[in-house]
Amino acid sequence: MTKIEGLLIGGWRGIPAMYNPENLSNGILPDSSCQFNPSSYTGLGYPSSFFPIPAVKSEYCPPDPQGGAGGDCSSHPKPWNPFYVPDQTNQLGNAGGHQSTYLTGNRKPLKEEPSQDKDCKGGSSESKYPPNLSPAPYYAPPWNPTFWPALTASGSPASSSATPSATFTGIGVFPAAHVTSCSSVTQSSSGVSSLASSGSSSGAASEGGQSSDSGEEDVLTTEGLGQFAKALKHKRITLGFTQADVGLALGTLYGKMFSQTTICRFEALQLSFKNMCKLKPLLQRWLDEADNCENLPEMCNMEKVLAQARNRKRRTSIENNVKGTLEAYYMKCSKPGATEISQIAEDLNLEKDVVRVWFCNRRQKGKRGLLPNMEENEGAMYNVTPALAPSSAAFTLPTVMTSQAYSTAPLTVQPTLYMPAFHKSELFPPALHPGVSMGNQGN
DNA sequence: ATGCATGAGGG
DNA sequence: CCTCATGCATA
Repeated sequence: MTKIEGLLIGGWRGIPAMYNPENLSNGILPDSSCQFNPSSYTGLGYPSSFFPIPAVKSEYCPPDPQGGAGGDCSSHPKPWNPFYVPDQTNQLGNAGGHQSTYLTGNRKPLKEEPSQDKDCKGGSSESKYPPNLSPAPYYAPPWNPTFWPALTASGSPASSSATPSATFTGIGVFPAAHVTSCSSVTQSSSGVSSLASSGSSSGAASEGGQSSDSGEEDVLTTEGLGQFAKALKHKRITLGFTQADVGLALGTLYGKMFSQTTICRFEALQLSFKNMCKLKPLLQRWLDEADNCENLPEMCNMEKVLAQARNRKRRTSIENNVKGTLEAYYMKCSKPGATEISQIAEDLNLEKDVVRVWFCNRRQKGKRGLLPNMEENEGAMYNVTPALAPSSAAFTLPTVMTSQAYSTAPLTVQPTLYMPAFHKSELFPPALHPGVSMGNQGN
């Protein structure tokens, strides 16, 4: 009985009125305390194992996941913040259940087409990436998180109300739309592609080419963005705002709000270059505002926006060992076809869709430079035991022990290391180590 | 800070 | 179905 309740409340489908659309404020960060305790991981063998997967053992020692990251939350500067709006959240906890995926599959038709195999199939797991990657000349390879170059907060060009559009040099975003009014910021994710114009073709992303690089951060280069990100973070923290606050403020300023997640990723440079460029002007504006009128508490106080109380599927939490297995599959083929996905799903007792999404996200993550890419040298990094490498079967996993690949598997190589090599398009070069020093706001 | 999910846009 | 931008929920 209770279960049912739980499902209704926390579930993703039956939350009629219960679901408080204001959960938006949810992003305001409940407290983001740093109680991240990795030691709670417990991977247990999953039921059936279709493949000869020696069930990754789950007893690897709790590494220090991202240690630094969570760790440095020690200092919580919040308290003194004068503008801070305590208005936060009232999230009704999600009901009980967790862990296992919900069931029901009527979310999507999920057509069962045997579709042709895409990249990997048969034995050749060629995971060549689509030629989609335009030889984008921009962004320099090494993403050096150097300390901030002072950057007198507010890179704004003198005019506090400068139109952000003036900020970039070659971006197609906000063509002439400028931003006088809030709400026309619609993202035209397409036009942005041209932002490479100022492209710093290789190494030192620098001068845009034409009007020369007057400023030192007018140009949207990785460097410039990196500095900007730091400046932003600094300012934000100084003023005592959380990432969520900033996201809300953007909503007030532009009518387009962002979540804490996005702001966080921006600061951590974990967005694609294109995306970073798109968001920069908005945040620039915020910086300016913050500089001028030091009290923009109202901005953050912004009323919740009608949340699209659409039912969201409850987040599936994949056990670590299963994750490891998926990772292993990924190593063999980053782009499994429908059939493969089905099989993997069956084997792991996961929903086909969950598996599909996992792969999508995995690919996306891989592109962010967070992981050693594997586009062509699959698995290499993961130290797959050389002894077993069937590769004959479409998906026979080696004894990869990637249980939780991102932490501290018994591997020699830490997949979390950033490779200097990030090739193609608009992705960011290896960002900072996730757990390096990204104190949320506690920093 | 990050894992899983959604949805728009493109084939 | 994929990529990509984004966000809820969670560790």
